[in-house]
Amino acid sequence: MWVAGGGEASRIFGSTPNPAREWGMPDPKSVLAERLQVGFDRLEPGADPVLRASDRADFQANGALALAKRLGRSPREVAEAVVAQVDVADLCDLVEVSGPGFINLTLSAPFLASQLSAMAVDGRLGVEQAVEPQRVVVDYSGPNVAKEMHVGHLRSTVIGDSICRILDFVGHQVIRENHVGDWGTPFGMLIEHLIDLGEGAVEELSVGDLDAFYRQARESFDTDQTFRERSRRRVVLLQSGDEETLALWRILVAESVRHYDAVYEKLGVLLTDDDIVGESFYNPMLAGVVEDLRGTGLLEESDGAQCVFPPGFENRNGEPLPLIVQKSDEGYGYAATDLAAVRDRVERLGASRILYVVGSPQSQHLQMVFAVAHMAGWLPEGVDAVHVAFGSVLGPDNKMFKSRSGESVKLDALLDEAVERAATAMAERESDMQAVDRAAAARTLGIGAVKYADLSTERHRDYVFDWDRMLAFEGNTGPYLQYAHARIRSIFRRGNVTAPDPAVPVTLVDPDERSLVLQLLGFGEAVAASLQATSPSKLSAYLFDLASVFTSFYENCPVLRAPDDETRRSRLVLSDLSARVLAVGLGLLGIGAPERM
RNA sequence: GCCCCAGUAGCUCAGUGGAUAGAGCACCGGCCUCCGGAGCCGGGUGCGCAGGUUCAAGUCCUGCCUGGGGCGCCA
Repeated sequence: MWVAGGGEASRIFGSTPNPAREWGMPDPKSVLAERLQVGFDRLEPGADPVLRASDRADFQANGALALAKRLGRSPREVAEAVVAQVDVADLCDLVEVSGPGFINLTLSAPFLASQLSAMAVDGRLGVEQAVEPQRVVVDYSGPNVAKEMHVGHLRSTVIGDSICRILDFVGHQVIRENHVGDWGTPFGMLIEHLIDLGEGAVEELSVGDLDAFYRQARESFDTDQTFRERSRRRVVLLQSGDEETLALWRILVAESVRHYDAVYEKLGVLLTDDDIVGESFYNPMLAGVVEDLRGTGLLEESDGAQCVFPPGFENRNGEPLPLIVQKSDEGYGYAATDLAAVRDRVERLGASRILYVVGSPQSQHLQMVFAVAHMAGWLPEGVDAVHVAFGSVLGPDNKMFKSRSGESVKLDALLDEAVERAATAMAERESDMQAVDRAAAARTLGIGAVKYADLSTERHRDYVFDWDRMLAFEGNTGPYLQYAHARIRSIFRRGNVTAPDPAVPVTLVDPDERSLVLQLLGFGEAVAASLQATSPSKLSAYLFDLASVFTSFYENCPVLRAPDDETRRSRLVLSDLSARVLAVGLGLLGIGAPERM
């Protein structure tokens, strides 16, 4: 299959007229918006056409209603005036003022066909590059050393991964940061426990039961006073950079990282060791954070702790709420680390945007960190710090998802179960696939199902984890989209045809062909909307719609047995493009699209 | 007590201030000798409550109700 960037496309297809050049980007909505803007500008410069998808036509412009009020004219009159000023004869079959003053626009088949060709020829499938690429730091996943990743890490990891992929695709420079919990008071107890276990402990750790190790350390800490005292001293040694202690600490970190890597690989996310910028990284900067805050006069002592009181935050008694940067025992809290991280990301990394893909419970903490960073001048105007918050994963009982024994569900085991269940579901139907291919497809399906269930729900909401629903082959699920993709691919395989030259003109006669084209052309807008809202669920919804629209098309418009060659080629182009959009779109969600399943 | 998030169909969820609020699942009824039936077409109920802003409110504002979460030295 031919794939290339837009530049190469115009070189290769330079001999044929390139419609994209004539009308700008493939997305018909932006072309229309540009034209309408001219008409609105005549009546009031800068007036918003308020162009929306419509159920009465392809698009409707609602801007006349708002404008009428300001101009003191009737809405219909304004709409008529706009229509009179606008030339869309080359784009639309029908432009009519309707109801109180809506402008309904129905696109012409030649325009749609032409835009579709431009999209099909474009390696980016009509998705626009960012006009001003930004350097974006994305903080996500954030597991803890010496603890296994559990279902609580799922959303951050999966949503963050998708956001990174979308940002990158649109042309931003993405810096992934995995803010792992690799520092702090628990390490005294963990290191002492490691010492107690002796040499064999490393063996035991590498077997993978990190949680048991943590639990044992915790138990000693809670029940053994000597151990507790040793742990306290060990923390001091760690903080002061004692080499022997650091060596033990590194063992814990290394084993934990091996564990993350295994989970990330299973999950199929972009994170690697290179993306780990743990809390320990900021340790050397913490004293400077406190000093500089003191220098700006923001620091206040309260109950022995060094605090900043950002305005607008109160505790339960209506008193100012502190962000504690240095505790009364002179240790640094996570607020200090978070402030150091903001500073580092702005000053060293040159971020113009920092996304925190972190659960909503930390909302207030992050707002306070942002506020203090602003006050200290570490978060200057022009740099956005955004909390990309998400809700919790709930179990079938609508409460926090826990295993039967009440523990958090281990991510590794959960992913294995997903693959097993996918394999079982696949086994229930016939397949001529080889066992190895089936196993690979089961992995893609199972993991994709888990990720899609997470990504397709609006991220602020809690969502209910339900195996049967997420693995269903019907409805808004990962497997359904993967199936839609595989079925399209099978057209080419069974028909023994290759995808036609994307420049082959399409003919739009059947309403289902038209609907499909309109849907395909909305891909760029869907990606943009997803990015705008930092919400992969928008893209998920688009892909589900696409799969549904394609299914209707496929039902009513024979492809391989089309009535004539021209129609056949045209429908092959539509099918191929649909599959490409599904594959690329799923790819942006971090989900694979198997050729067959 | 204060703050944040959520509340839309029986269930799970969409819904960028615009016309008659949509999908999927489940349920019922049709269709198709079907290029992968994991299909297509049809069938009906709903914006937590009460005010307000607006030409127009599921969407914005205020109050209340319900659920979840957070609220000084854990991260």
